[in-house]
Amino acid sequence: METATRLAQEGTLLSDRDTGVTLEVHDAPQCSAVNDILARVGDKWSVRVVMALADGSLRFNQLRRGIPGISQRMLTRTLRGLERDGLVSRAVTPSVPPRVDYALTRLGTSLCDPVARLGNWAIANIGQVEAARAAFDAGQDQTKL
Amino acid sequence: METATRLAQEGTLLSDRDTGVTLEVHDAPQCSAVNDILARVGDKWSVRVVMALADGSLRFNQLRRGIPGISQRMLTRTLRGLERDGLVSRAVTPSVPPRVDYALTRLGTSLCDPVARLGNWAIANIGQVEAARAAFDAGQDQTKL
DNA sequence: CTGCATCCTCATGGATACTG
DNA sequence: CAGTATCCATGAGGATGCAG
Repeated sequence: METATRLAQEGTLLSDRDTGVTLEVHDAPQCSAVNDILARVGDKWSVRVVMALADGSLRFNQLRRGIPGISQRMLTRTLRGLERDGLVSRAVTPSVPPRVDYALTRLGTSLCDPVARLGNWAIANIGQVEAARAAFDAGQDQTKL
Repeated sequence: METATRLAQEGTLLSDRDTGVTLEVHDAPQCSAVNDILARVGDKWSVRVVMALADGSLRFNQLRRGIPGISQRMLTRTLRGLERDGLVSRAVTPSVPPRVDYALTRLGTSLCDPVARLGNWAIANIGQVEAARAAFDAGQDQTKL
């Protein structure tokens, strides 16, 4: 009933009553696109792999050694995913032993920029985030004291 | 431990025979920072919540209606996480019924920029990604007919 | 060297019911 | 209205073994 009168300041936002219809500021297709990319980039290893390949193509085990902690399975799966999305190319040299080179595609390279910006933000603000976490956790504990 | 791993890995690379590829290793603290932020931003709902709050503060159920598909549980959990990380502030008005307003903090607002850039990349390139996926999947299905 | 298959564990997240 | 608690399905991800 009282609803969001203060939200009217945004203008483009709702002026709802109890209709339940609220902000549609974000287009649905855009949201799913962002979510889609985020699902790829947000998993545990994709960004590491992309960043490792930013300096040039690498072979499977070079990549593996270059990304401490990744398992063989996960490296394979991550590379497949990136390849499927057109971000990484895979070049097989049918020799013995076989040689497979991975490299960023043009699309993959173009992804590096926004990801790097996010990375820079992370590096610049991780301190504040960790401080906030510590403060929050301390505040939670105080309820018990 | 990671340092030892890095040194061992670099040594291995140097003794690698025909690669001459210099693997530029990224600093461990930076990597974990990026990974850390990515874990927060990369989950299913955090970005949506942040983007919904980018236009101004919202109450719980406004947020809920503004983010189609999110469950009450997930909205609560996501907001707690964002609050803990200092990205979102929570203001309780002890009335009947209770009123809780969520808003981006300064830190949260600053995150909007890099995230928006990533979002723009997603919107601009989702077509290429989906095309690559279709092509990849088509190639996988081809069992020599 | 590259990479698939299998097994197993655990975190994520959805549905539902209940509380203040 | 805002939030918690519980149950449950799914899948991410690690360890290991095998194959081309």
